[in-house]
Amino acid sequence: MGRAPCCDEVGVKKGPWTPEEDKLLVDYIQKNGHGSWRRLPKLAGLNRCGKSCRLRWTNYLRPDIKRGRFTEEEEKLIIHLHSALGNKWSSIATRLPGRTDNEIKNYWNTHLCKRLLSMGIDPVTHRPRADLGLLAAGLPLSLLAAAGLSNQQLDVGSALKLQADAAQLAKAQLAQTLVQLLTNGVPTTPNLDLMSLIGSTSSLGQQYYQGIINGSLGAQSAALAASSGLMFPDLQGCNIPPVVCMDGLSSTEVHGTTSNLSSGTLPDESSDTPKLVSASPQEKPSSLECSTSHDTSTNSLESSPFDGLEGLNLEGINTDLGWKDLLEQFPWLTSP
DNA sequence: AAAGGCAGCAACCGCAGAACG
DNA sequence: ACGTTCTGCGGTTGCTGCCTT
Repeated sequence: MGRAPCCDEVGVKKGPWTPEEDKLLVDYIQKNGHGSWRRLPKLAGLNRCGKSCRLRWTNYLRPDIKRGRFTEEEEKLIIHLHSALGNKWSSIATRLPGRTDNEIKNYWNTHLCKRLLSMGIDPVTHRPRADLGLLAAGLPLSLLAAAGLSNQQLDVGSALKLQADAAQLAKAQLAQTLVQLLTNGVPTTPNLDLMSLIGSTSSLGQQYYQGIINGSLGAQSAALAASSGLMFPDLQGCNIPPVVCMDGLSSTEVHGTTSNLSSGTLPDESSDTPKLVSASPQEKPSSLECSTSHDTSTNSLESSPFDGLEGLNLEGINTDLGWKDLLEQFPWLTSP
């Protein structure tokens, strides 16, 4: 059971690798293969532990490693995969040829995680952040102002803005949750998230919800979005990616939910990406500047809360199993 | 020009499970 | 069946270079 003692060895070099060490390692592996990592350093003439050699090879020296910046497609794929797999960096890496788990992990922690946070998305759950969406949306202004959120002092104006943002985020979360119901199938137990969410959203959000229930998604959602000033995505014709089915399996258990999607394909990059519900529409955050250019291909990350819409065609749902049917079949969805 | 702060990333650490004797 | 070794993985650290003051 015990730990490998290789890194406890005294006298082995640590720290950055020199070009000479790299050459020794590459030459040896190209001639002999790595074989036992434990024995490799001695055989290759390196004063390193085997673990260090393996890491250097797999993360840097391997000939099939793709170097350079992550492409937009890779970024989207990482976000999708992370939403389905969590911090399973090695699993994610197997779906990004030439990228290592370490590289993806670093990129996530240094870039993508911050970007999602700046967009008001929880990088763990990939949903609008609950601290804003569920707490602030339901709290009276006076409380928000008096308490300050996250140890920040808020004046009433800030609290007002925060509450407005929170309501929007909550509505976005509601829409996403509804989409997830369609994507993942209906759970056999009441969806507490959804119920609390419905309770926390404004009447407009509930109207939107009812609109979804009562009729076609596109027209009514657009009307509500227009009336609310929100950019709710037009769900019609959107494709929801098989987030939980990236491994090509159907009905894969992920995060406690089950997907019945059979498609194992990745999101169609050419399909229209739904627009994001901005956390603060009135002031375009500077943190998003990198993705607000006129290049429409760069808006994908802005759309992350609804990136999940890219892979599933909802048209059939409107005709075969509509929201009405869904809600009639599962009344707890609407009753508190 | 120098100092301090910050971001990015290579490398290390330690755990867990597989493989092996 | 059991103990030891090896490998893989995720989390974390710390070095380096760039940017700001």
